[in-house]
Amino acid sequence: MSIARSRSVTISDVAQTAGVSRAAVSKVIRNAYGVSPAMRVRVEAAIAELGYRPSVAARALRGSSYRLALEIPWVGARFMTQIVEGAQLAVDGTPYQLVLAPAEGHAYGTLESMADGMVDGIIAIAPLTDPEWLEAFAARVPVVMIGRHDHPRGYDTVVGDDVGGANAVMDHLLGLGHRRIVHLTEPETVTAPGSGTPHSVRLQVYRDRMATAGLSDLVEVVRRDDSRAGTLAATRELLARDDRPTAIFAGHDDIAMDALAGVAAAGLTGRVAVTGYDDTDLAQHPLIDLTSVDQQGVEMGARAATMLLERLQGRTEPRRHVATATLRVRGSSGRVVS
Amino acid sequence: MSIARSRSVTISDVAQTAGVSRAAVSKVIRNAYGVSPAMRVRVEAAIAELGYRPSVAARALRGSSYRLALEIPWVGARFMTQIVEGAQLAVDGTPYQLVLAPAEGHAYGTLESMADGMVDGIIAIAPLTDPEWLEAFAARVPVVMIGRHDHPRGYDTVVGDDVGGANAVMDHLLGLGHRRIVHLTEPETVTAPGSGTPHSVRLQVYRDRMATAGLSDLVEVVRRDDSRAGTLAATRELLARDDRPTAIFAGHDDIAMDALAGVAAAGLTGRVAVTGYDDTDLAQHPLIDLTSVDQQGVEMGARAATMLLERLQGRTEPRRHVATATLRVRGSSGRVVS
DNA sequence: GCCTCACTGTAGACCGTTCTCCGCAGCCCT
DNA sequence: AGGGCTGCGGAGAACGGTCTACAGTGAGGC
Repeated sequence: MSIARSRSVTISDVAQTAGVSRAAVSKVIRNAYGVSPAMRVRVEAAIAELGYRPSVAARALRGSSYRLALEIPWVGARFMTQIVEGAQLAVDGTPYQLVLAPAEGHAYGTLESMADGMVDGIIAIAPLTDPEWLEAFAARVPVVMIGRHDHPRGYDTVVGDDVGGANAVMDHLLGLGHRRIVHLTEPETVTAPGSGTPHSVRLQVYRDRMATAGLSDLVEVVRRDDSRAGTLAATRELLARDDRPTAIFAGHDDIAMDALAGVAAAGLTGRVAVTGYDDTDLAQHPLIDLTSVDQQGVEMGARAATMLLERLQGRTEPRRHVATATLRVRGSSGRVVS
Repeated sequence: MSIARSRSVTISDVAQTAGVSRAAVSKVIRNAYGVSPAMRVRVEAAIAELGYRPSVAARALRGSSYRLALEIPWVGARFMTQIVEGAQLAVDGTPYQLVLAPAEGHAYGTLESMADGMVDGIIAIAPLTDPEWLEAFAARVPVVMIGRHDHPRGYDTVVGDDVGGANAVMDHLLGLGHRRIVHLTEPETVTAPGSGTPHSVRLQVYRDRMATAGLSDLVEVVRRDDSRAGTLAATRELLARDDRPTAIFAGHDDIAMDALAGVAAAGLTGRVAVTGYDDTDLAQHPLIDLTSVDQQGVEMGARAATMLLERLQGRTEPRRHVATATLRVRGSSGRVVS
């Protein structure tokens, strides 16, 4: 038995087997113009016989890699599942392959790394990225950003209707008679006013609605800790007070899970309303039964991918898709304030 | 203002700016032998000045891409979060970048696609892949498989102690006095006897333990449906029977979530014991409080990545890591059978 | 019978790296 | 002084595709 290194089969091997030029083989696999039926048959037979697969690296060097990157801040975030599912759906049936790029810490490194010739385009969820930097980046590689409220020139955006969604939450809670409503959200960096992140918008709506309801002095914003323990502690402390909140408006479902854990730890399950955002599969689970805002994550992912594909077709003017937000009322907020 | 296409800066530009050859620049960025301190300084200055970044495609064509792929069956699976986190940890600090490849349907296409020159090595979670095919595949690109009980020649494996874990679950449930224990698991394809998948092993242990406990005629295996609704219906039907099970041993935590939903829908919450597997973050949530088996997912991911890095260093003999399995008893199974 | 033209297929440059030689100094050793 | 050796840097061939130009060929128009 030969220890022969299994050197992979190249386009030259196929060309030789089929008795044609490399260029001809290239044309066939790219479905390019100028191929006779007879040649196509012969080349395809040779490809099948040899089990030839084009090298992505070689392709990418001159043409395209047929890979799209989807950069995600953290794989564990439930919302990501929806985005990924949608993007995958949109990419299915095209020659493109979706790869996920988890960003460790800041997204810049990951984004640049992806752009270094490995992918033809990038979908990114990176709320904290500097707009100027992004514009420059998007000049180099096609980009679609998810969850940004800015109006860029060089890339597309897909974003939820955070104003509508947050208002729906506040409508709901205020309508139930809640006054001590606390907003549990991401750390300050993610919610800086005017930063255009979804969470900054939701926070602003919270403040506004509290103000117009005459509840300005009851406004309370609690930041989520990166550690679950920290968030839990903050929540417990909050709930230990005499004037404890009767409702918690959480920035998204994962945060809401922490809130629910805190409420449970304080022995107050069912006595403090909790709402989430994103309507993840967890929210629908009977043991969680979380009121949440459905912003069509799957649709968002699909739209983002579709937009990116359009850009790869040549479109350059920026486009923007705003997903509708719909409140899904469930048990976690269902009890009217006693 | 120039509409100049921002052609990215190449190694030639750097070489020209620094007044050296391309080969010299290449040596510097690869930290290769044969570089004087003086030249290094000049080259690095030029790199910084021009903002040069090596093209991954060009690198991959000749050398390596410095990318590792982690193929995952479904992004939504909670267990994946642990694996990814661990792998990322192990890769941090190395020149390698981790990319995630979601497999749509069968893994073969995704794996081949990744191997087509885009990555230097592959970590895969693909229980259903044919061993022979895998051996051939692994001859082409370094591979580490997660969750396979076979003993391959050409690739490494990281697997949990499914025998120990499943036995711990059965010990626990039998010890609590349960007799009508049903096993809720994946579809048959994933649990075929002798297939070596974790779920086939857990199933076998379940059967064996039921048999040795003299409960052979109470053995009941329910298959999970891909659709949540289907699983829910099956569970409800199960629980509607007169001789309904008093305990459900679920194949993993996501399945256990379905089981809990079914139990809740039947109005039996707290009266049917449910156990999961993987000890995901959900299991630890107070509202779920799921007894589960901790098989150190993070450690498994890290070990897989480390093994792959070793292979890239030149190791060829196959290695195998078996993660210990520890039962974490929580409320979902805590009540002794009445 | 000649010119044009559409259709096929090929030759060969090119993409941006890596990597294997190879040359050139300068130094030490005999 | 001649002959290695060592340390540094460069030339140039890969790598496996894509793509632009161009050559050949037969048909159709005049």
